[in-house]
Amino acid sequence: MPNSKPTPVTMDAVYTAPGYLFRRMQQIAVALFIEECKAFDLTPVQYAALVTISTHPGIDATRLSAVIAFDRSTLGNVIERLQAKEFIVRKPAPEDKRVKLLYLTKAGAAVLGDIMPSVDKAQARMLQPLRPADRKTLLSLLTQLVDLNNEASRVPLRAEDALEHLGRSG
Amino acid sequence: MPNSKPTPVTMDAVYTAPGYLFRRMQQIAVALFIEECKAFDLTPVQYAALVTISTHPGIDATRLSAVIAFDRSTLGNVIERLQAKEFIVRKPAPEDKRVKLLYLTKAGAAVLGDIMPSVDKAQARMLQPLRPADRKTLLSLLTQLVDLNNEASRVPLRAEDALEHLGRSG
DNA sequence: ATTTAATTGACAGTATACTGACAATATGGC
DNA sequence: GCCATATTGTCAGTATACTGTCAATTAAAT
Repeated sequence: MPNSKPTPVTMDAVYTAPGYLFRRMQQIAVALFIEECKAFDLTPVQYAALVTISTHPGIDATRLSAVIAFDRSTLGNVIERLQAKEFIVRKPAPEDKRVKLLYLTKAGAAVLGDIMPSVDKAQARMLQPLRPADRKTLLSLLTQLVDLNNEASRVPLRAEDALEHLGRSG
Repeated sequence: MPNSKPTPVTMDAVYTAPGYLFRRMQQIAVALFIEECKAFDLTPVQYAALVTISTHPGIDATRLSAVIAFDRSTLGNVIERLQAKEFIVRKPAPEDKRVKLLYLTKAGAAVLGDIMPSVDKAQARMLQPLRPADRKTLLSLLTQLVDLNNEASRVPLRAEDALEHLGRSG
């Protein structure tokens, strides 16, 4: 029986869509980060870049982009700002004239050490409203989902291991 | 015993942070939306605005911003683009010279009807990798978390009900 | 009624994101 | 060694986001 009434559009078409909910949570996450870390002149993206340069001294922009799964074009501007704040320096690679290698400055290492507790506080705050067991569940499912959808994003995450053996010859 | 070795910074400071995971999922969600809906000239934000104008004909920009929890400044540009594509029209409010009321055009209503299946497909795809029970759990926790953190975002969601009795006198 | 408050849409400035292109450089096949 | 190809950083163009400000207008206080 083709009882095909046209489905009326309701706000559920927005409110129950996972994409909408992920957008909202991302905005909430940024707001909490900025609030907790306002004493330090760092955005969430700049923080992630700084951590990665700290753990991978001498990384180049393209590899950095792969390790945190951020767009290469965007990262150019992020790097510029970190450099302007004198948290990092760029040195030309001796063996490849195209590449510029990234290193933390003393100020960059210092701000990274100082900001950590505030970052942790912000990350804790955004899950705080849930019961501890639910926090664990959500974090686990979210981690799985990001991993399983890795190839769906324009810039899939390529862990450090996957990059190492690429080296100069990948 | 103050065995205070300085904690070494690892990439876990990024990879396990919920804020980082929400950012990744948001980017994946947008990528899937754009891929599924590339036949229609609409972004996720424009889609949400269009749905809301459809269910609230004659809404103004400020209320629209509250109903979908998007920034009012940003929404100005979104509305301009929807208007340029002739999916909506703006009419001055008779009783308040500041306000411009928003309405769908025929083309806007048509594109909204046509795009729905593709939007649904994109929303389904981003949870697809999880088992059905886990999808339900994640969606439930995510919905709760967004709701419980509502006030933490700069533009908290104010549902239609909360706006109605504001009317001209809130 | 007049001063004061708040609201609305707009704008400028900064920071992500993504697309597509580009010159300089490096690598591979031959 | 030469040529096709790939990589790197950069840039222009578009689209969210947020901060702060502003003029026009409306509402509230008294």
